[in-house]
Amino acid sequence: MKINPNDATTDLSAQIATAIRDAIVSGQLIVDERLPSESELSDQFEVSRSTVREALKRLAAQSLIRTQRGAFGGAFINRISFEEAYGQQITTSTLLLSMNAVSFDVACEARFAMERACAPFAAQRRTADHLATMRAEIHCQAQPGLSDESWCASDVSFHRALVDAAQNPVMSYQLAGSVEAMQPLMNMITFTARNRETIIRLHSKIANHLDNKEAEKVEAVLVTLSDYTKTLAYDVIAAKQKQNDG
Amino acid sequence: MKINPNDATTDLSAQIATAIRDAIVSGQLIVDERLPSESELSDQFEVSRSTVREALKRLAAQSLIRTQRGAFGGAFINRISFEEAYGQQITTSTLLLSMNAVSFDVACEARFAMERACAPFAAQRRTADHLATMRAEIHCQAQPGLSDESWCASDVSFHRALVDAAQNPVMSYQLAGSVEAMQPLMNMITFTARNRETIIRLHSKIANHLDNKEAEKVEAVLVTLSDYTKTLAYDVIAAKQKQNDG
DNA sequence: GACTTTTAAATGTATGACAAATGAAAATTA
DNA sequence: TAATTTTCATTTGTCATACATTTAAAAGTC
Repeated sequence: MKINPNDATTDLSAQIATAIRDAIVSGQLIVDERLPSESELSDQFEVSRSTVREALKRLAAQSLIRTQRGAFGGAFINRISFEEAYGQQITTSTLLLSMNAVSFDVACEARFAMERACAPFAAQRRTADHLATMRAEIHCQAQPGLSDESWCASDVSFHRALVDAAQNPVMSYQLAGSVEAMQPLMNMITFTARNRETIIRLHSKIANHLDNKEAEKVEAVLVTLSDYTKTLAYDVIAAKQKQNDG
Repeated sequence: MKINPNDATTDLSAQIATAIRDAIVSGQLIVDERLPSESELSDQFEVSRSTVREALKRLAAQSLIRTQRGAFGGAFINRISFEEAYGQQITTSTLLLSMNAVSFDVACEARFAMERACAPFAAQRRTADHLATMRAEIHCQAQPGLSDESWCASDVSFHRALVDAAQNPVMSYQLAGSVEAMQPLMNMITFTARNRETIIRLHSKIANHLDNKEAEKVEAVLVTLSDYTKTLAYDVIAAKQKQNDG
């Protein structure tokens, strides 16, 4: 692991973080291995302890290391779990959508397309637990007087259950961003009682088809749901436009 | 933005980073807005400048802020681009796969399922550029004496072109991890000349079907390719097993 | 007016000190 | 001896201060 102290264009702490990150990704440093102490690292890289610390904090922010205080403590290579990765994925996806003015259509298209890709596996592997979760959420969604926020949260839970039913952690991870990051966008849409009824009907169909292991029918409903969601968004945006003009 | 200095369980720098991150995600801090200087922040949070700096480095590691030196410099909220996010996505995905002993089948299934989800849009929106890229990669793959590494790199480029042809940046982002993180796993498989021929034939079919905007046929080939890849992996693993036993 | 120099402000780095946590080892006790 | 307590060295977390470096605005110069 080497850095270039003469490279004035990059911070030393960034260079050190990159060097260690590369060592982790390439497998030179393995899970639960202990890095040298901050003092030792500052000797090795010939920088101050502050600089080393800033580098380590960068790595900690990416869940690449964890630190422990006390004797025999130090920085350890962290086994990054799917659970941990979800959070980062959701944060990044949320910001990508909000900061890059991604249109509702584009986000919606991506979400339902990838969810549809889960359908065949979900139909094949769903357990009673998955179905129970989905039906519980449908029941929750049918409650009158449910706030828009709670409705959306339940909607997210329903779709997460669908994705999780595919029992492929890689797909669950990839989709975590798509599904959860959409929530703020979905909140834009005010769900009238009428809209909710329609969506609940579609959710019920999905649960039933999944119960019967009919993948194609699940996919078909997802397409309908996608189209309907886009229509809703279109109407809301049009109404706002009209309001602005008038 | 507040922190709890009495919470002994969490580092102050982590608390501060979280406070600022939440402000960014919730939209209280907007793109290109300048954070207070490190001195001002250390006054506000009543911590030392070092602690503030460690918090800022955490945020910088997630591309949430960028810093600029000099007068009128400082830390600015960064507009995180899809490009930037790709890199993080690939790093995280790679580590998720390697550290969690994700089986080849699971990774492969996720990759091709999501790629298949792109097919309808790719067939509809592919440009001459996309087709040209794909055909160039096919030509590259047909070169005799191509190293396994180069072959895999070309394979990744081909599939990235397919995903990009869908012209949905959200899907491209989500899939970046799946496709690129698979490369080390794919490298496990030694591609004989015979194998390459088969894959090139399938790649050519994909390009042709995409040219003709025949989405269903593209999907069918992807399924074939997925199955074939899994078979190859299975054989390689079986051969290694046999080698170990004998 | 165009160019150069100065200057103030900000981040980057270094050093030293102390606090707090922690687990091993040593000392103590039953 | 076995269990418990205390000591202690190590390591991270935090703070304070100093100086280097960068940068763009402001002042000065031709």
